[in-house]
Amino acid sequence: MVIEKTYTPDQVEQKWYRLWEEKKYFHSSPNPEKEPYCIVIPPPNVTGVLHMGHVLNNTIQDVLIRKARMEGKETCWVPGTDHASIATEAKVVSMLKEQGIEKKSLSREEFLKHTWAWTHKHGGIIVEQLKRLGVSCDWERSKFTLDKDLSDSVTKVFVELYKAGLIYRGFRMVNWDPSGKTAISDEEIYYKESVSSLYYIAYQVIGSDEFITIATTRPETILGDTALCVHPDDERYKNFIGKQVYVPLIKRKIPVIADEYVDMTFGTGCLKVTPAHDQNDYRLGIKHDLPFVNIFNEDATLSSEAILFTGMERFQARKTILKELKKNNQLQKTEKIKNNIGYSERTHAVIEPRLSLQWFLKMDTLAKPALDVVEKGQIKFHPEKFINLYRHWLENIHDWCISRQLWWGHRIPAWYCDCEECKDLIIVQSEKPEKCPRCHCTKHLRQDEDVLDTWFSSWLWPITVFNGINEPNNKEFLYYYPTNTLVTAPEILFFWVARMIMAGLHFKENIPFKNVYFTGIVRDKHGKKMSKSLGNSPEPIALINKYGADAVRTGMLLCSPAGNDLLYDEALIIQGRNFTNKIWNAFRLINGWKPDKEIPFNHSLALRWFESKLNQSIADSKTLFNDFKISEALMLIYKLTWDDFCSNFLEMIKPENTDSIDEQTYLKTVSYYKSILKLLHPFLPFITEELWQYLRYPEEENHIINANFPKEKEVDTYLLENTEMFFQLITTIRKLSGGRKKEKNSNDDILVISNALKPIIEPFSLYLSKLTGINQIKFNREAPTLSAISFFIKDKECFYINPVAQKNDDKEKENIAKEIAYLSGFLTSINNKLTNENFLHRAKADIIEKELLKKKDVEGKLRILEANLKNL
RNA sequence: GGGCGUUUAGCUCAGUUGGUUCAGAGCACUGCCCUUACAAGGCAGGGGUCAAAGGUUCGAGCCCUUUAACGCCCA
Repeated sequence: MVIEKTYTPDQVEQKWYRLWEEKKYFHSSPNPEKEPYCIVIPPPNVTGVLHMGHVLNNTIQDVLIRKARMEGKETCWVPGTDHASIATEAKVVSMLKEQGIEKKSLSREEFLKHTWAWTHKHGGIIVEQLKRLGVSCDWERSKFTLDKDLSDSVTKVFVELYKAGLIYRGFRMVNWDPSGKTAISDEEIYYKESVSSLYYIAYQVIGSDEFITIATTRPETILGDTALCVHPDDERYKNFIGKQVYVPLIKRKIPVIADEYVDMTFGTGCLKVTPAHDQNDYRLGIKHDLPFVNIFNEDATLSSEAILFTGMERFQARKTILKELKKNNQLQKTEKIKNNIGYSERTHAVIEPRLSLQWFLKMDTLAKPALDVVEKGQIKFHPEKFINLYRHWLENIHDWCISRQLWWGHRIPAWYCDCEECKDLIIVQSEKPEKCPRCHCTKHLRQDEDVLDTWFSSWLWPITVFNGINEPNNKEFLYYYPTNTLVTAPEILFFWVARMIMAGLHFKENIPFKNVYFTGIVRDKHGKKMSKSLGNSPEPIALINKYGADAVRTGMLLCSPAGNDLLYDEALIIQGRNFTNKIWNAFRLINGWKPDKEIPFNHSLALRWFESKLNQSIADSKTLFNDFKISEALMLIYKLTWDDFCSNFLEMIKPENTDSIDEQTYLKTVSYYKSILKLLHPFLPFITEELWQYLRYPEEENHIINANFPKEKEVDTYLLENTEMFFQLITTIRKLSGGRKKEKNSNDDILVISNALKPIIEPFSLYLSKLTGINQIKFNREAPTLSAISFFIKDKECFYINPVAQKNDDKEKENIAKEIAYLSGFLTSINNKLTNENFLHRAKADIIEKELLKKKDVEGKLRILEANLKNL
């Protein structure tokens, strides 16, 4: 069998994924014998495609799941997708438009038919893409937020909350998306700084020739003005408070009011108040009891309440109004200013604050318990710092606007009777009422047109994936809930994580998950957030094709500490690819060896050292995993593999000029390598599975995916320390010999090692010559008579004699002088401490002890160095 | 304007309850090597006044105060 010089992932990955699926290794069912370990996926948009954020997020979940599986837990990762009402509906609307079909021309049923068709066509894409990444989701459990049981749960919960008085209907200023014709949440808006014009417009004071000038960026909204407002302390306007002015063009009479809210330094210090079309003005309107004039239709064309320009589009209306104002001499001047304009994340239309009738969920009673469980540590955030953000939000929470003016989603289970006497009646229940409970008519019943915010189904996700609302005591729910870990982005801390916690506590009196791991946002290397519109996001599948899924996973994880943003660079993936190649070649080396019983065993020391190193790494990685320091855990195992196993251990035991190796060393080496493969499997599932197949014994698990994760065993720390010293010696010699190794003259090189180090270094003699090419090692108390370069291992002086390399006295003098300077400084700092009365009185005894010891060592070293310097 | 967070090597980040002159990792960089596992590699090396100032302490990257820059959230 020929094994390629470099690892080629493509066939390997497809082959193993198919096999894992066939063998149902990802499937889980409740098993009381085993401890459950469950993760629910943050459901991606059903019509979405995989981006780098998904790659990072799902890799982390897969690492946690695969590790838990190998640790023998009943592991269940529930996948699924989200119906994403606004995003999906917007996509379908624009698709229909391309076909020449207007949404308005379709009935609700017809439109939903198109949307389902679209969903079925695109719904599978992201799932298939995730599979390429190697994620081990239990695909049989896949859920969709519009599945019947999930939809029923949403309705049930809505009715329940309404009956409990937590859901109500009311007028609110909402963020209106005129293109989607729906309200959207604050979180669905993005702001862009732009240069706008600030227009100075004069309002005539009634009963005088005087004018008051205001400044606004939105002159079209003057048609909705119901007051002017100034600061009560503003001398310029004091006289006008209580008087009335005319709204330009329409000559509506409005009052001049005073409020401390006004910023005297901005514009003219006089504010026009449009309560129906601005968040701040809305508050002023409520406070001062002003009328609300709604000048916009749903699509942001001017309504009949605007009086002028009815039906005109808002930006056109702005131009027209400015022209009119100019004609009247009421437009005094125009300035450029920078301001932030909000856009809809879904349709990219400019957001219009708008007063509308919406459904709300009261938050205050839900918020308190949700805060408690996090503050008391029942739910742990990783990293912890997000608690502050979470607390701040929950303590300043607003009621949740849960209605959306869309068709795609869960329709609100509320009915109205349109007959004269029942007009104000609201009926909320799961099923359509047969007749009106008040007038008993059947004709006038009409269901609310709106659907619920998508998050109103997502917040139940950890419950509804196990059907925990409809069948509260079913076996699956009781076994898997609460789930263990949620992996998500801090961006959705509020509108998803917090609300899931509220839902869990409210409906189940139990938290939905025990840990929340926040990943960072994937940015490009200049720090810009990746997005399709910027075109700075690589195509993950192309990367997987090019470098392999293992490489992509490793590259993404290596540089993504929890909660920190990740600056993506293809170099990261290349680092991952190089690592897979390193693993591959370590295998090639070992695989080429021929175990031979005739060869005597002499690698006991190397084996014992590596075994300790391995066990220590297992223990350390466990600690890191417990703290959710996943990228650090990967780095630890990366270094164990590359530095300790490949660079040091394999070089120590590698047979020279032959393929034959003693059997005991061979068997141990293979077993260490297999432990490393197991440690690596959660991160690099494919290559480890492939190599496992070459190396596993018949009595071992068929597939590494199910193999036992290595457990920590005894660590010989003394041996680890000694070996560190030995490696330090190796490095020093390599440096001194200028990289000369195993040259023909190497037998002339002599190493003289302090007698004090004999018990430590002597056992390594074999490896010393193997790794440096030096065969002559002497142990001595005194300096050699030949000219020699001296160096220290710990604080013991050793010598290197190399007759070939020119000894450079000047350079050595320089080096010694440097060393002396450093050590003298060190000594001074120690002496400063030891002569400080306060230090002696207040420092702990063991600290003082240490200082004394340091002093002794440094003084000894200095004596030797100074003597050396003299001898040169 | 209010709140939160960040600032450590060229880049991305570790630095646990203050206690070796504590400043560390990976990548990048430099030099030398195509040595029979791997040039997607080996060996070695350089690089930081821990944002600034002050304070607490015998002792501060770590604790406190102020300042600056950047980021996020709310208004």
